[in-house]
Amino acid sequence: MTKLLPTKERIIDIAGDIFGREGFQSATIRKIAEAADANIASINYHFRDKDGLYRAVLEDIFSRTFQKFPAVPLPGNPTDPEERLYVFIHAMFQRFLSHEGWGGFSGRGKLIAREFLDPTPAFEDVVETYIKPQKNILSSILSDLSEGKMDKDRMISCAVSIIGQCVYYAFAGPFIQRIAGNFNINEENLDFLSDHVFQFSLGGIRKIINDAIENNSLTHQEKHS
Amino acid sequence: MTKLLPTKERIIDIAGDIFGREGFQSATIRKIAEAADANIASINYHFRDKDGLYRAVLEDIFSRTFQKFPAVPLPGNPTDPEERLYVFIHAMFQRFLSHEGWGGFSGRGKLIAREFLDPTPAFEDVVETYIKPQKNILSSILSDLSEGKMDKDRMISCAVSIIGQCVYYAFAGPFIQRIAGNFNINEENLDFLSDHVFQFSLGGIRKIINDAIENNSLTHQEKHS
DNA sequence: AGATGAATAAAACATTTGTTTGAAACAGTC
DNA sequence: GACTGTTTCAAACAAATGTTTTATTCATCT
Repeated sequence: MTKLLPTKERIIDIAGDIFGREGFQSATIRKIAEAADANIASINYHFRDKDGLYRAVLEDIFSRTFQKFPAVPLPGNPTDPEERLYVFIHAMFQRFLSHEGWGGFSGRGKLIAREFLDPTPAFEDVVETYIKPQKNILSSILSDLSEGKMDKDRMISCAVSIIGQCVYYAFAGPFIQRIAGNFNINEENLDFLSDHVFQFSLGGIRKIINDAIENNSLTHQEKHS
Repeated sequence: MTKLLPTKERIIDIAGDIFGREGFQSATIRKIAEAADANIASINYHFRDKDGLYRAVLEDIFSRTFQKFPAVPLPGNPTDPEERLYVFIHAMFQRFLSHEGWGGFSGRGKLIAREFLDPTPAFEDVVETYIKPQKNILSSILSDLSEGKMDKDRMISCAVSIIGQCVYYAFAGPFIQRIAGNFNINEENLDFLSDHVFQFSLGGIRKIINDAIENNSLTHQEKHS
């Protein structure tokens, strides 16, 4: 058997798959070593221990994907807030679904989904470096869109609503398919999904803004009581 | 030490907590047995094996919560589709966040989140019994709202957008707090969250319908190219 | 060619963990 | 009060899994 990559990189590569599919606990270093065609001890040699390997995998996943689909807007990107919102959503789906990104749920995506549930110490660093900048970008877009007509809580709520859609589409793919029959969520309809989430969110944001203008304190029940 | 419940129920109760917090693998039967003040062997005695215990816990969680917050609309519930949408969303948040439901992310909610990632055979039954009816209810609401002006794919997309928001709010609670500072997601602001998701989604749905009417085939890029 | 340090290999080690066993305690019945 | 079936308990068992050890191979430089 030919080994195209040096052992260390081969291990990181395979480990990403296996950690993703099976989770940290179930992914034994023996499985990883065998799949990477490497010796068990070489994992400890290169990464100190299983935790060290996982840390390396996580860092690798984020650094590569955010290099490919950067968080910082490129020069020449649109300045119109609506356009920027579309670009933001589209980039998010690219990272989640595209082959060059996390390859959807069945690939690395699952590993990241797990980090949402049980963040490891390694994920803390990732949040600071890669995810928090995203939050600032979205905040500025929403701020421009609302022109000061939304309070902070509503703005956060809208941000969560937008992110929530993307994340759910990306992570609950197999589940959605199980419930909704032939509704495919993968790289091929990345554009359709981006477009839907964009239009849906735009409608939602506008409604929240309008409601805030005409009546910014009453809840649904109060209005109908 | 006094034991308020018989051993079997005490084990199910505690096991829900521990499975939720630590996941199936990390939740050892020794931890569970100790926390439930029961012998290790009694778990195997009552539930055959660890899988059997997990199955019992899952069934218990869903049956109790859906009995408390049923999926089937009660007689006397509103017939107006917008009102029905609000009720649907509110019930979902109740199940997710309320103490009598899954108690939010830190409680049983996490266990269910895990099932989205790695469905166990036991979850298949739960999907059929408890979750699929939900899908039919939401479908009928969206169908009434759109009055035949949305195709099937758009309707599913809207459904996913709505569910996605609720699920993300419920499951990513700690994560959101980490990113967005003091934005609390728990039982106390259940009404605020329901109201936001309702308004946001209503705006989104209306926009999707309008777009579908005036131009039901072009994507965002095509429209702007 | 020889020396040096990095990388790999096979085996052994120490723990953890799900499960089983056989005896003891308990509850209800005749 | 003896009998029977159920439940609990402590201990043992067997398999798995992360880690370490020791030896060997490989590459690089002098």
